[in-house]
Amino acid sequence: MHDVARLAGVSVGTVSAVVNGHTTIRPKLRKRIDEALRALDYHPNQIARSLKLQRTQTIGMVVPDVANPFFTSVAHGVEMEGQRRGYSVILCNTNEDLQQERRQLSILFSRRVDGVLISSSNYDAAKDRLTRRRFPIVFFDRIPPGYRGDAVLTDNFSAAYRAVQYLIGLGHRRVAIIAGALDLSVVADRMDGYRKAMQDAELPVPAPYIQRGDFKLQSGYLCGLELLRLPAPPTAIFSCNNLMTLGLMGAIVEQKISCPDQISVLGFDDFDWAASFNPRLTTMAQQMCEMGRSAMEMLVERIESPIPEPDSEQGHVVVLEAELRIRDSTAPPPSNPIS
Amino acid sequence: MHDVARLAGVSVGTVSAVVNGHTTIRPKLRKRIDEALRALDYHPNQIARSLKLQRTQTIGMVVPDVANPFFTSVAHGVEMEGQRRGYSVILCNTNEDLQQERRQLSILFSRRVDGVLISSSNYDAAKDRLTRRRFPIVFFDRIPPGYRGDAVLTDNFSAAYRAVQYLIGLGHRRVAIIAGALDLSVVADRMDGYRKAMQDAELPVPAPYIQRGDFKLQSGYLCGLELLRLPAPPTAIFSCNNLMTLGLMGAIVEQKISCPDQISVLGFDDFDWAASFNPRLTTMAQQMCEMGRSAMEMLVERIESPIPEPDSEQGHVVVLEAELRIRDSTAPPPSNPIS
DNA sequence: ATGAAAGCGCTAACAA
DNA sequence: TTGTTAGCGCTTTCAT
Repeated sequence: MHDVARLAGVSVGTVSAVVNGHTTIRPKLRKRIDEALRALDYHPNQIARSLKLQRTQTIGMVVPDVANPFFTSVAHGVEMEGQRRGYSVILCNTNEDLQQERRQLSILFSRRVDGVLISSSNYDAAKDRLTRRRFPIVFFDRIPPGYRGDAVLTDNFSAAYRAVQYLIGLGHRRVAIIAGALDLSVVADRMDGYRKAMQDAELPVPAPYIQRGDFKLQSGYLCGLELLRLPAPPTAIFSCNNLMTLGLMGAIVEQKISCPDQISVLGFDDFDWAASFNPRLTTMAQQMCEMGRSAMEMLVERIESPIPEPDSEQGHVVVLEAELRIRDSTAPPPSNPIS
Repeated sequence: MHDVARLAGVSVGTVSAVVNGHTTIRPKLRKRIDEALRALDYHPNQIARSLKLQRTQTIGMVVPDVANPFFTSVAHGVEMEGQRRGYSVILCNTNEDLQQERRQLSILFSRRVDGVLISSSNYDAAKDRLTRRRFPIVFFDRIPPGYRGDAVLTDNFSAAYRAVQYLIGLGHRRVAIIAGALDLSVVADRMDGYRKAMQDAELPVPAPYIQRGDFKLQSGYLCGLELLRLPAPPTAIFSCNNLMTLGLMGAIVEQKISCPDQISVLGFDDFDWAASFNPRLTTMAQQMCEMGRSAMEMLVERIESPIPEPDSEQGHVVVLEAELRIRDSTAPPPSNPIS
């Protein structure tokens, strides 16, 4: 910038004004400076700018698993909205590990990101460092118990309820669930939805029908095997996340059980290629991209809003509805169920 | 830092020394400062540090499609290695758009990232801004024609050759390919491998057996339909990327054609859930995570290496081998092919 | 309308 | 061994 100023024969202050589009510059000068900018291939140093302005135009996004299509879809939404509003995003993976999460947040904080988007069941790690300072943060998907701030999430209870209700409507009476760790809000809510739907239909829920996975593919496979080998196996399975659904399908193929003829499968989370599966997967689809977009929007609002929100005790919460996508993996129960 | 210094009754220089682990500090002082650090919950301001040091400990990663499992797996590798070495990564999506790519690079440059990892078929956008200044950059996966710098890529020719050879070995004589835009190095190489394998087996390659997709799911579906409707349809299809393979499988299911009984499918790129498919997918698996790790390693080397590489004209190139994972979507051709 | 200069938080060279 | 200080490149207030 110094060089540019010299080349154009003006002061750095003036160059800065031009770069930032201040209108108080004489057109003649402005043109001369523009040329110098061009000539020297000048790129503003955002680091210096950030230091002065105390804003980095960067936000951190912390997710438990970057390779999970759900989170990458959300990230996609975040990225797009961020770009629209002039924010870059630093992606951090915690691998479902609390230590990692703490470290990542600390790093982000040191980098002075303007805000954080996070999916985490643990409030403390974040509360610690971030909320205490009224730091802009919005939780998405997984909301820690007791958290009262900004968040965007799916109505998991309703989604699960409707999913199971659909299964029951098809005629199923033996419906099992593959859930996850109960301390995750998403899991607890989906479980509640499942229980309520079963209860409303006056259907029993034998203990073994409730399987606990860990949201990874392998656990879906294992839980699936468990379920299929039961003396009285379910005729329909509701799987609480995308990866576990995939694992479950693997188990079903391996056991040479026919879906949906012998067993129905309804998965949580849709993905582009759910319709490429054989059978095409019936899913309860979350609005992944929209979740990211909306979370980013909310975060930027928080960052840029001059008024720190009067009703500060209660944050904004956006609740997204999931949508049932009926395809071919669900059907009425077989007249003669397996075993 | 100023406050910390005052609290501990020392100068900022000393605090800086402690924070950076310089060993020339008296233990007593060090302890007092450590306590002050703790008491004030001090987090070093990396922005200021970056400005002073002219290093941000941040790299940019530019990919055509963040939602593609291939790139997210690579990103995962990048993230892990980056963390190990103290680098954060800013993820940028270009959506296969050259304009976008240019913009993203410009932003990254303004943010003074220490280096860039990029998958792009277009050298110019990158060359422009980055290579000209001997800026640390390593290409991965897609390498622009004529590029001579650092890169990590799969041996696509060999991979495709072996894939098609396997199909031929199974007895197939009518093998089709679903490729992509030819200006992509990966596509050209895989195509060459296919042709060579066919040629070596003295098998004909009718023009309609070469389908051109765009690496998106939908195009795999469309190309698949095209192929299946041919008067003399292939008995095996080699699909050049993961998403197109998925689309192809969708077409096959929809047409109620049985795979592998009536048609064999071999896809490029593996993913965790390829084994959950019905049938379990045979794939030519690239080392995605390793590609990311290796690219990051190479980039950090470039960034931190004090000597700017004597043989500067020719960059390092890491070539990864793909591995054939035989599952159930491939089988000998049917005795009575469709139509 | 433009220039001069202070200072954002940090590091490192130099002084003590 | 520790303190002092000059910038890193930018923005912005205050003079002019």
